[in-house]
Amino acid sequence: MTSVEEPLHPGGKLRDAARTRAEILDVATQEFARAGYDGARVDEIAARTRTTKRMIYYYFGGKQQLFTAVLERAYGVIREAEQRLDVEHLDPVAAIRRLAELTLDHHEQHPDFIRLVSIENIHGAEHIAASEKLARIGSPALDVIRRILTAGQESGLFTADVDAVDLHAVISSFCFFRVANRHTFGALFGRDLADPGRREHYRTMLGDMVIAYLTAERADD
Amino acid sequence: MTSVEEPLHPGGKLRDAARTRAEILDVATQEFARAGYDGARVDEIAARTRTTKRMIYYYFGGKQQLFTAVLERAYGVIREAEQRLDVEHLDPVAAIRRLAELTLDHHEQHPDFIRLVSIENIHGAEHIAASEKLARIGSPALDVIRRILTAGQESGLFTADVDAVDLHAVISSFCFFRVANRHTFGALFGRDLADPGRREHYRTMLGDMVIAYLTAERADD
DNA sequence: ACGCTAATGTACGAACCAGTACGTTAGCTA
DNA sequence: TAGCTAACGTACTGGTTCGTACATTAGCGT
Repeated sequence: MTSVEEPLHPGGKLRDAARTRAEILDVATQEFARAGYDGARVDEIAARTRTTKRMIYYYFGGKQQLFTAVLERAYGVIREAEQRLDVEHLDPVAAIRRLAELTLDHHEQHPDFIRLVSIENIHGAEHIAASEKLARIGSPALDVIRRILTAGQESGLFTADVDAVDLHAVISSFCFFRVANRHTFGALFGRDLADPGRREHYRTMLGDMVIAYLTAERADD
Repeated sequence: MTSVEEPLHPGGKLRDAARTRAEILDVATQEFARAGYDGARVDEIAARTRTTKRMIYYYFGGKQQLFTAVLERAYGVIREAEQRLDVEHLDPVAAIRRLAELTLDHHEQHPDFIRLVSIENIHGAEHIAASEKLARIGSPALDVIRRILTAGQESGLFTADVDAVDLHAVISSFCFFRVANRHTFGALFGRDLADPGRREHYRTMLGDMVIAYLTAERADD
């Protein structure tokens, strides 16, 4: 992410802590996403940087902390995007549909983030647990969902008494699966879920489903 | 899976190719699921077996082929379970709901399989691609969905014109996410999606959602 | 302009780990 | 029961990989 090829020495500076640090994070993100935590090579990260391995240890301390830093930044990017969500001016139905669509688009555009989350889960979320930063940050998207849901339920538009966290899980799960399991699903069922040509199809499908669920007539009560 | 502690020498035999092979697969499944492909240690697998590392290479050829064999068996178990699906005697609505519930239960009961699939996706499904066995096997669940869907659509019960593969993806995605992302989701949102105590809740929720989608009144056409 | 420190580079070590060379034996078969 | 082969064990190696000791310099502050 944000891996813009900067001029070699912005401002004529040969040494720039911030730039070096950021460059390491960029390359490390790609390498960890490419090969997993244990598959990633610190030497490889260093080689693809304009600095050396020494600097990775200088700035981050070790491979574990580097991965934690990568996760922190990746989650930061997502949270930032979520804060730019602007759907609450819409009616609840349109707002939820829009949110689902934006989530789908966002996941498709950030496959590295999806991979990092998969990897972190393989390791029991131990890096998240080790990070004060990540333990603290909430989820703006969750707040948005909470407000839309309340509005929809109070107005009687939404009949389902879902909870915001669960709805978030439902929307995320499909968007996540589509990108995370793209390869096995494609190999086994011959359909590339994450093909951009199918994006519109799945945007509609996910929106339809979530709305159908939220607005369905209740069988009882 | 099926890691029953057999007597040391069934039938008094000291050497038993089938048993040794199966034991290696059992332990390898756990080890790969525990640590990922690169994190898994061949020595560790050997140590937790009643045989030695030499045998792993004797029977499987190498780490890559061992992982492929582990995947093949894991998918085999799933397919076998899918073949035991018996829901087509139900009406389409009940059949789909049942299928969703069984998928949810099954995923919860096989976290190792979920982890293996996550790991295989990190590696671009290269082991599936390398396996003739896996390239050949279809999905009984998909056939079941196809038939139920056709019945439901022809009878007019199902209004959505979903395709079986997409519906399978939708159902799988939630069941998969619930187990695969249990740790990060739990750490970030404080809710353990895969807690058995919440199983009933999510069974109902998933069923409600899929049925709501399939039976919703169409806005147009 | 001078010195001090943050920033950087080089070269190396020690542990680890996949894979193998070589030797041995159980147990089926004739 | 003899012998043959599939099954098994030990001990080792060569390369890899995380991490660091040591040496160096850019560039800011005064």
